Order: sequence, then structure tokens, then C-alpha cells
Amino acid sequence: MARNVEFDETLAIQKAMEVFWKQGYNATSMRDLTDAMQINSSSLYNTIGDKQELFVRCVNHYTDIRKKDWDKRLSSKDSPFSVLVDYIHDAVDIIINGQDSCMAIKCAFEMATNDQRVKDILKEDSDRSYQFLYNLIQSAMLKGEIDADEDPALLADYFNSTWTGWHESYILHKDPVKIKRMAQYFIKQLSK
Amino acid sequence: MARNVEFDETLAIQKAMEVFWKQGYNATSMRDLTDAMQINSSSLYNTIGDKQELFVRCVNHYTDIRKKDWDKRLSSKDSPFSVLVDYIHDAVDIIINGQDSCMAIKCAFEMATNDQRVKDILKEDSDRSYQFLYNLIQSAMLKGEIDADEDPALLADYFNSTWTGWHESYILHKDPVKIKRMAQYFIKQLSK
DNA sequence: TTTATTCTGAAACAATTGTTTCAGAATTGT
DNA sequence: ACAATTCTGAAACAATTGTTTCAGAATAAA
Repeated sequence: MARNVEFDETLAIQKAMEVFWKQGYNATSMRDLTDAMQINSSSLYNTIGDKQELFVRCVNHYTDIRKKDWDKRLSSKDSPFSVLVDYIHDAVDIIINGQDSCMAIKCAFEMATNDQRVKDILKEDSDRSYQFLYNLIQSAMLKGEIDADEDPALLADYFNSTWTGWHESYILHKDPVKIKRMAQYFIKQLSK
Repeated sequence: MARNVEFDETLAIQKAMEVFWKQGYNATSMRDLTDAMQINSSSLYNTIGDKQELFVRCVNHYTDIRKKDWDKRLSSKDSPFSVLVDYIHDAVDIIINGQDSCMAIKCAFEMATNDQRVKDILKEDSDRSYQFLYNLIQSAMLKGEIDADEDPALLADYFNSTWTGWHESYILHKDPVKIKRMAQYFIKQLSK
């Protein structure tokens, strides 16, 4: 017998996420957030909570999107190797054409050492990324698309690490060719 | 015909660097800094400048230390390949035993997109790291320690990227074995 | 010792921070 | 239409932010 919340919470989180993503946690003020979300701080504190809580929701929102993408790719009917190669090419495209680096990475370096909740979310996200790659690599090995001598666990970790570094490289050097060559080298190593 | 500065500037920068390194730029207040440096803010503003200027000095200090390490290693009389392998092992040890991730990396993700001066310093540091690796790899190739088919430019970029990712991995998973295995894999690829 | 200059310490600055308050507008089920 | 409840907007909160001020202590050269 009362009023309902006026704003779309998912949309508001999306907007907040974009601000946190671009500026980081500490450089973002509550004013920045309420401006972007187009809601009053009282509504924000009533429905979501304080700055930390909002940030956690945003990181969760970010990792949820990644999770959906992985699930979608895993359900593809193409060969595992081609799904893997497509994924790597898309990953490179995002680095080169994206507005900003991966939020999970930025966040890991800014927050994960100090905030246990954020760290746990990012660790889970990293585990999912690992599982996604491990799954594809192993399937590709069973189909003979990747040399059976390779260790899928190692390669999965290895790609995750390398991919993080590509982001840093692109921040500093803005050199698309550099990234593409490294991606090509990684793919070549898989297939021989 | 007047007074001299009372505090040791190099030592003060060192102390400030440690605070920035641990907390990042935006999470660090001027009070945090003056407390650690053990000087009054008026002295700080008189001698060094504002927060941004201090940060730039700290990043420069950090990259200077790295530069000296690279120069020292390059002047070694050991074989280039063994210098390279030693360097990789030391890099792994720093990740596993260090208090915090590499400041240059943290800084690249927090600041480099917004602050041109910081970005330029980090880019130069990254170029030096590249040159260091390129130099060693090429020398090792000439001596037949590394397969002549490899591309030293690509391998140098590749190691830099991978190494950045190792930091992220260790922040999230705190798994020394993971890092060591990846390092071993990289070295193996070099030598075969 | 004097004098000229510079550094230091403590306090203060306005602006911004994250968060709370509360009166009144809004909307639900009856 | 009613009453009960909840949401919203604007203002205010104390605390902290980066930075400045300035009187006086300190010291170099004369």
C-alpha cells in the first residue's frame, strides 16, 4: 500500500558502472554517480546502499556480462578451436577499439588488495575465464585441433595473463599492430 | 645568505613513493604523504610542489631504480641467455615475495589514461624494459642460445605483457606455483 | 654580530567528500 | 476517496580534501 521505486535499478547500476569503469573507485565522487544515474542520493542510499555497496554491485554487473558472453560462446556449434580463435580476435578488437581497459583488470590493481569483497568477485570472474578457456582448449585437443602434448591448464592461465598485459601495452603505446602480432603468435603456438 | 632545506629530499620522495605505491594516487591524501615524509605541507609545497608534481617525482624515482637494475644486468659478463633467465626468475620472486604489485603497472591502469605526464614516464619505462629484453634476446640468438627463427621484438613485447598478467594473477589467486609454471613455460619456449 | 634571506610549524582556507535528515509529494490496496 | 506507507528532492551534516598564509625560528654570508 505504498509507492514504488521510481527509477530503473538495472539502468542506474549500468550508468554508475560506466563512471566507475572510466574513473576508478577513488577518483569517483557520489555526486559523479548520482549525476550519471540521474537519481537523488537519498534514493540511492535507500535502495542500494553506500558507495562501497554500489561499487560491488557495479563490479558484479560487469562480471555478469562477461559470464553471459562465455556461456554463449561455449554453446556454439562451431569447432572449439574456431570458437577460441574467434574469442581471441574479439578480445583484441575490444582492446583496440574499446573506450577503456577491462574494468576487472583496472579494478584488480586498484582495489583487490584492499577490498576483500571485490577481490572475491574478481577471483570468481577469473576462475570462470579460466574454465572457459580450459574447456575450449581441452575440447580442441580431443578433436586433434590442438597438439595433445600441451597442458590446457597452463595455456588457459597463460592466455589470461598475456591478455592482461595487452591492455597495459595498449594504454601506453596505443599500437594495434603490437597487440595483433602477439595474438597471432599465441594462436600459432596453439595450432602447431 | 640564508637557511638551507632541512630534510633529505631523496629520502622524502622515497617515503612518499611507498605510500603512493601501496594506496594509489587517488586514495592517498596529502596528510598521508606529509606524515610519511615527516615534513610540513608548507615545506613540501615550497620545495617540491603540489600533489601531482610529487607523484610525478615518485614515479620517476621508481622507474629510475628499474633503469639502474637493467643497466647493471646488461653489463654482466655472463651469457645473455643466463642473464635473461636470472632476470625472469628474479621477476617471479618479486611477484611472489613482494609486498605489492609493480607500481608502474598499477599506475598505468589508474593514471595513464588521464595524466599525460605520467603516461609519458611509464611509456619510456616500458620502452627501456623492451630494449633490455630485446638486447638480451638478440645477443642470445647470435650466440646460438635461442633459436634464430624467433623474433626478438615479438618475444620482448610478449614477455612484458605476460609479466604484467602474472601480477594480476597473483593478486587474485596468490598461487606461486601458477606463476612459476608460466615462467618455466616461457623459458622453455625460448630455448627450444 | 649583524643582516638578509629562507625555511618551518601551526593554523586556517574554501571546496569537496560521503552520508543523513525530513517535509512533502506520490502511489498503493482498501 | 481514503489512509497507510514509501519514495523523492533539496538542504544540511561533519569530516576530510588539497592548498595557502604568515609569524617567527634558523642560518648563510658580510
